[in-house]
Amino acid sequence: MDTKERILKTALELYNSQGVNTITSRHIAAKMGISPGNLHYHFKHTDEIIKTLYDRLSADFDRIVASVEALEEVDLHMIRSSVTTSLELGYKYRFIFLHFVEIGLRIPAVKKDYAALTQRREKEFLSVFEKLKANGVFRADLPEEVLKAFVTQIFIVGDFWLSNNELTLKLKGSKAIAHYSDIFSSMFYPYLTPAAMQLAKGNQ
Amino acid sequence: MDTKERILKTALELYNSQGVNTITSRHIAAKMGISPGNLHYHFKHTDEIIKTLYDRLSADFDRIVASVEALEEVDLHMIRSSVTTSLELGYKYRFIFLHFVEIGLRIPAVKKDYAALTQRREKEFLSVFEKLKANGVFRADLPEEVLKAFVTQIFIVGDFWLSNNELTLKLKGSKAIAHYSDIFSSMFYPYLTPAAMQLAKGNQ
DNA sequence: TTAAATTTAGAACAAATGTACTAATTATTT
DNA sequence: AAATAATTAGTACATTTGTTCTAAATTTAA
Repeated sequence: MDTKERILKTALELYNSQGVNTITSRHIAAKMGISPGNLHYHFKHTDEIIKTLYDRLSADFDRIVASVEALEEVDLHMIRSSVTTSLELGYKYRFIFLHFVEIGLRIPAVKKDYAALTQRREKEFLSVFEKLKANGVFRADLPEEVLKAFVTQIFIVGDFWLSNNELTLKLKGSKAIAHYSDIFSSMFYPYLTPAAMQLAKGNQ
Repeated sequence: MDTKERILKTALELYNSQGVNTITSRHIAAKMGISPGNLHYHFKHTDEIIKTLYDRLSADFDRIVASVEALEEVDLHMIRSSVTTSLELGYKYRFIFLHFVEIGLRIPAVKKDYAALTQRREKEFLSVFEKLKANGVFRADLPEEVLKAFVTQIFIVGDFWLSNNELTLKLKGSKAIAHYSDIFSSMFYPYLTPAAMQLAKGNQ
């Protein structure tokens, strides 16, 4: 593995475990056993490290969403499994979510990118919900406004479940993912038709 | 107003507008036109300023929750109005929510306090939900687990709607509060009985 | 094998930060 | 009015941080 890749790996580890504000370029270099000069040869500015990691997270998420969108039929199983995959990815890059606002302030490109992404995602989610309605999975008696609000809820919980965990339960790894997967699944429950509710109960 | 109070007021302003990481004790002193030495006479450590502001927020929230708990009958109106009051309070101290994880890391007392508070609040919310069930406002066919998950959702959205706003819409003041009040109200919608849903539609 | 390019170490710099210290000023008490 | 206490300004210090610079070492190309 080349130095650049090792820097990214070490930075991710340190940011995840100690936070983005306490870790400096010197810490990363020290942990790797290289000089600060060397680190700054590969990344002129420390923020470039963070930006690169954010871009990778973003690209990985795109792949997950694309795989759901490609499906003809969307059912609860698919949703549950892609929720878990998303949470796993989030956990891998958890420092970004734990310090989202700070990073957004520090690196405007991240904020811009995320704001644009949100708008795209909202449409994608609403169209998935329409499919679920058509398949008799989602209730048909909910106003458009309520579904839109549900999308925002999903975004907020999706972006900040890690912060909530950090401030309360402090679950680690797969335990955190399992717990918040359950919460995500429960979020959908009241939106289901009675038939879909029965199905969901069985699979829990 | 004495100097200590002016420090808190100025700090709140600066933290809210520029973030907790960019603002230092020197900035606060400069904005007030006092010396750094004077500021540190009143607050030996900068973190004491943040802790004091957090304590005030926490106390104000306690009063809101207590006023809801004191009610014999809880209905949707009351919920909506205390949601709005809560959001207004959150907006006033928004820097805390925008930097919750950082502040929790920097000031362990805040984290401890918040973790304990969450546990108390969970019980309080669940008992309010029971009242709503008894009054025919909430559906009775939802599993206990789903209601517990709903409480967590409310906490996450309640703590991070400001972060979501910062990263996406960037609404200011009453516009932000109005928008996220609607989202909060919509969150409750799928949990309502058909009768309560009718009522809610009318009042929107 | 020699020349050129890349990578690395280590020192150095300027700016910023939290906070301590000293002395002066102002307010309060006796 | 004198003495004491509280408040304030201003300076100073040690530490940290991002980054730059220089020179050495290593790798690659000719």
